[in-house]
Amino acid sequence: MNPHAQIRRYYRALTRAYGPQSWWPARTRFEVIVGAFLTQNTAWTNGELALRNLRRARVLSLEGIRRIPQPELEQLVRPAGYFRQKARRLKAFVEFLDTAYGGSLGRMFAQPTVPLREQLLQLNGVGPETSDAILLYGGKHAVFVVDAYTRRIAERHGIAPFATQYDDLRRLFEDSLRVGETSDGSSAAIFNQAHALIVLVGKEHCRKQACCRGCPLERYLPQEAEDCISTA
DNA sequence: GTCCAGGGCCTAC
DNA sequence: GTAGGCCATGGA
Repeated sequence: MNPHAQIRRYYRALTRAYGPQSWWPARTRFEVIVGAFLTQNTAWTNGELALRNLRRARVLSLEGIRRIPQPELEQLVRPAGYFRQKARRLKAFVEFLDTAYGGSLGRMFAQPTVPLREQLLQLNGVGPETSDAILLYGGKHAVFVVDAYTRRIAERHGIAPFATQYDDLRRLFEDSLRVGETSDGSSAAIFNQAHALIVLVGKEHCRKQACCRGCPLERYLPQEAEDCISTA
């Protein structure tokens, strides 16, 4: 099946089954950004422990990260793993925001998507997934986030070949799910929903040992089961 | 004790 | 351009 059509069918089926997700579990745009750094290659629960530490210490804000000494920041984010790197990256992001946008997330997110994405990718510790999570979930920019679950599901269900480049996978999902020509926010809402569903299904059914047989994608689209690749 | 998790950087070839 | 080592914690 045409991968674009396959993605759209999975999207419709999962949305029918699970409803709207209205996602990224964070209270503010800045929390989204901090969360994007803290959860890098780390179990989400560990990232949450670190976020809780920051909140409890009342430094889960732009001003908070700006003023806290790095060694103290390191201790607070320790549960998230790679704590020295992550503390340094949070400091570097705030410094970037202050320098380039006068400390204003509003001003930063008001930039056009493509140049802003390029700018974020220049920052230490911001690779494609982190930049796209910041853009989509923090700034409602119409960018699809390709994470480990997205890749795993795309590969195992025959949507894309193994080892497809990040940006190729991203464009595949964007082109499949985009609505209209302009980025008026409606595409962003769909990308948000689609990625949230992928994580929902991925967490439950697409871990290392799990095969996609019996996973919701196949349960709700039984005719697709023939194409299911049952090995990781 | 071992394996793994919603990356990214750096170096070598 | 890509393969491999490195960064680190907490839960299963």
